[in-house]
Amino acid sequence: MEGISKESLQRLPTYLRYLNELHLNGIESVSSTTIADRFKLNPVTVRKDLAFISEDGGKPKTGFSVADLVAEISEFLGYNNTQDAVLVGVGKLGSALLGYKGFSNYGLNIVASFDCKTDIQIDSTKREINNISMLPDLVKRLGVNIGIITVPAESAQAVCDLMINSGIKAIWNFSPTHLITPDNIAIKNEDMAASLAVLSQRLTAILKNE
Amino acid sequence: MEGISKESLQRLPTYLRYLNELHLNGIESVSSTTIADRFKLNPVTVRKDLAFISEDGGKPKTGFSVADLVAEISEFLGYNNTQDAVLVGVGKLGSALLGYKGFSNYGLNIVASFDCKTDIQIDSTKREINNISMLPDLVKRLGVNIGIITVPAESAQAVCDLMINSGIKAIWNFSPTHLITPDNIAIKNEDMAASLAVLSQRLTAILKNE
DNA sequence: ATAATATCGATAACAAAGTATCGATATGTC
DNA sequence: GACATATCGATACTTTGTTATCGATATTAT
Repeated sequence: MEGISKESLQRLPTYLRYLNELHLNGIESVSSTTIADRFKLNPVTVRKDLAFISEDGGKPKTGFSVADLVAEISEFLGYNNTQDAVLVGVGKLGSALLGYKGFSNYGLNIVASFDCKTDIQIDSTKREINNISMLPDLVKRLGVNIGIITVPAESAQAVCDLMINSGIKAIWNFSPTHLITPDNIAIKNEDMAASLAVLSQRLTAILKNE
Repeated sequence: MEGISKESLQRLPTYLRYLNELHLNGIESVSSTTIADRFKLNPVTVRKDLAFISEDGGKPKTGFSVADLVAEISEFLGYNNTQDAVLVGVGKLGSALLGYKGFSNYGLNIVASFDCKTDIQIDSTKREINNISMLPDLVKRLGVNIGIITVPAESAQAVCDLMINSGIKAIWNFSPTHLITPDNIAIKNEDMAASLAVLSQRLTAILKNE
């Protein structure tokens, strides 16, 4: 069987949130049509997505078992075995990510944070901030695979290189740069400018039509 | 001519950043191959992207004029005529976005911020935070088109509805929910869970190969 | 001048993702 | 029990995006 498509993969967490809601409300089954309506998708798209991760599939007339889907998507996305991560750059955005409780639901656990200035105070969570020089040792010692970069653009590539040299295998980059990485490293550039470009183009189209 | 593809559109800001660098370094022309190498793309992809926005196109042997491309991409992305936006939810993430200087480069100007608790203090920037009840009037008065949502998931849909009723036409949603919006509203859900799903799937693939 | 080469744009082939169609099958109604 | 219906999965088709190919053209070197 082929791997799941990138697009499908990105829809799964969305489905899961919705299915969890249904589950909480005691709803036991759901059809692809219902899910599709919720997210303005084509029912066939939803069925194909679910076909990848669902063991038993859906039943005619009734649809899919909500409980089964919740279990299967969670498992598929790896939400059951948590991955450790380190974060570098405890500015505003970094603090925001550190303070975000939701990551635990997504199987992500930020075990340590780093900065070059170590005198920063995180008000609420009061986690310790380590000096960046401590990163390689800690990453090696704990076998951390994921690095989150929330430093300014100027220092992002240097941090990235340091992470890779320390054994990090996946990098989630929130700085406004496209990092250069070897092929055996997973990288996700979270590009605000790209998102904004899509949004404002749609806005322009809408304004033109009115 | 057809509109630009979503994928191309998202690559343009990346190109622009790179081209600005080249420009600063006094480099006057660049080939599609060079750009492609920088971002691990196919040169043909780059040429097609640039064909959409470039008036004169590139010259054989030398490539494209850096200065021309910078001007044309900036113009195409609307970076020259700034759009006003309002932000609702001045928690950590909201403050981070409010404090981010880079948006001005992307033609985005956050003119006001709102929260239900109005006693929050933003340390550095010291902008005023308005009560959410002031939003409709301000949006109508200034004719603001863009709304940024950085509230918790529970209140996101309510904020969204309020924005739309006030005349907002484009919504940039950072809360972990997929908002329901009518078709004449531009919406961009910034879904961390989806990004993370892509990253960790690639990580898994890499770990498997080693 | 001539030749070699890097690059372009255009066209065509290919790949990936989304959508439509259709027969099969549970469920509920008459 | 027969019939209508919502839904499924499979297959085929369409659209969108990427990659390969190729002739044309500036630039540089001989």
